[in-house]
Amino acid sequence: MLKQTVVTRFAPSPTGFMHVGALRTGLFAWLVAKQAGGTFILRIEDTDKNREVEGSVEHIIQCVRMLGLEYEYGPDKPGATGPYMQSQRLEIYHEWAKKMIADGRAYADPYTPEELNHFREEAKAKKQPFLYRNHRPDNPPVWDGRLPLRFLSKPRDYSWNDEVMGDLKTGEEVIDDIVLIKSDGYPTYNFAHIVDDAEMGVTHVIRGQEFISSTPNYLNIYDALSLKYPIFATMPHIMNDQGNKKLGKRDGAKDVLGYIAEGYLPETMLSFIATLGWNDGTTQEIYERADLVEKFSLKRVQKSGARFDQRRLQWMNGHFIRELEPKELALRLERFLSPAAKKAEPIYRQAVIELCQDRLKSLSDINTLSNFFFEQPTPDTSLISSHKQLKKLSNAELVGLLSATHDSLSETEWSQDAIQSSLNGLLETTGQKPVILFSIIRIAITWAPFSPELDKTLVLLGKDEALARIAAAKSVITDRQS
RNA sequence: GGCCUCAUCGUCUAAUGGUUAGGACACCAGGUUUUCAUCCUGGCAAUCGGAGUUCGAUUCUCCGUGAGGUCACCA
Repeated sequence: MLKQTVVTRFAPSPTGFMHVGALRTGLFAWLVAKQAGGTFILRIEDTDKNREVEGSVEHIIQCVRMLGLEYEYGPDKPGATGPYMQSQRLEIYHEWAKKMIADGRAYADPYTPEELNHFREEAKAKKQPFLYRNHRPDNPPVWDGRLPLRFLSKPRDYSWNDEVMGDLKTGEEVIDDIVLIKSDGYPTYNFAHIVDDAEMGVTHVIRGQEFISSTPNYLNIYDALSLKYPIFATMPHIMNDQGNKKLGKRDGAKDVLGYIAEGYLPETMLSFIATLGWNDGTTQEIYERADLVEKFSLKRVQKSGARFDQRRLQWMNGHFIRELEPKELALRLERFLSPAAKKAEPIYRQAVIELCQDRLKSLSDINTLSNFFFEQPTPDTSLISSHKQLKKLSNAELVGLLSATHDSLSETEWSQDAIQSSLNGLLETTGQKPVILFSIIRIAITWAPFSPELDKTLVLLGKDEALARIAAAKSVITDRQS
């Protein structure tokens, strides 16, 4: 007996939005394939023309590549079991459908949508679930491709194993005559994915929780086609912040590209998404891709849904940013820099970037953190009036502190050590607490809510510029209304 | 309403038929003689409820409760 190769697939539909939960399913499918040395397929499930959004396929591919989930076969990577766009496989589905008709396991649905709706309303009124098979037509017409084609189910109970959920079972009451081919000629997901998985040799079907209740119907179809069941793995949903429903666009959820555009690193997204509902049983919190391939296991995927926690994402992003080599950081930051920063001397710019590295939670933070290095800051005296220590001081006192600072720094050699001791000397001559003296200097220099260390900032900014800013700040404060 | 699934700190989670129920994020306090951040130390904080099995249950069973999913010519 040959050892069966693992084949997994990620099968999103091109509806324009790559949800993190969907992508996580893709990631896990990729991991299962990679750790077994198997094959990973990207298959586009575009059987619903109405919901299709232009450009989605490219978007999906970008998202998948962004996380480094390379696939062996996909819409742009032809293979023997392709094509990998369902809309290009219509003849295949029709062949299978004809075989099912010949076997007496599929029939044309003669009802109008109105009639169907009526049945559905009836069931609802009786507070019963709707089952089409209660209305099976006695003599269905010959299927000419213009009517929906339905599966002739053989209701029975099922129990099956799910790699994540464990043993599952249902009674025969959930089995129904589901639609195989729609009246527009396209197959339903329900039919297409079974055909494709069989043709493509998919061994592990990894998908979201919403499919768990239709799985017995799929099992009934596998049986009708005498197909071997694949291994099932059902992923719990990722919930919104309140934890009360599936995460969606309305909760401010962005697709992965959106997060990356905001300055989250791909490696952050990978590690974050992977640990949303999975861990390896150790106290490890951060995973690189290679770690995941080595340590991932479907068996350790959580059964319950996890909430998407932005704060944890931020923390993790800060962690990955701090791990970046300075040169690499500069490269990643390029897209986010202001025009002024881009025009600056490369060596100066690099020094500023390195000074800011520890403080970045997101790449896009670079501007608020460093703009004052590249252009004149706009004075914002609310930084003083909202400062819990500084707001107690009068304008005269603040100006006095800045004057003393100006005097002392003008006579200081411009090195970090000299500036440091000059500043320390000021503590004694002014008799002020460090938090007051250094906060007002910092604000005068940067006019920013936060900024890198004061001594290093001064060194980098240069003596003339630093003194000029202190002088300018004095007149701003003099004019300020308390 | 039927059916299915799930349930440990606020959040993500670990653990076992016997532990002071562990870690991380967040939060709070202190330190690194300046902000913010990093880093370090400490703190707060959880087994949904009720029965049963057991010497012992967070863990096993049952019943509740709560939450999610599903009952489409959507996936």
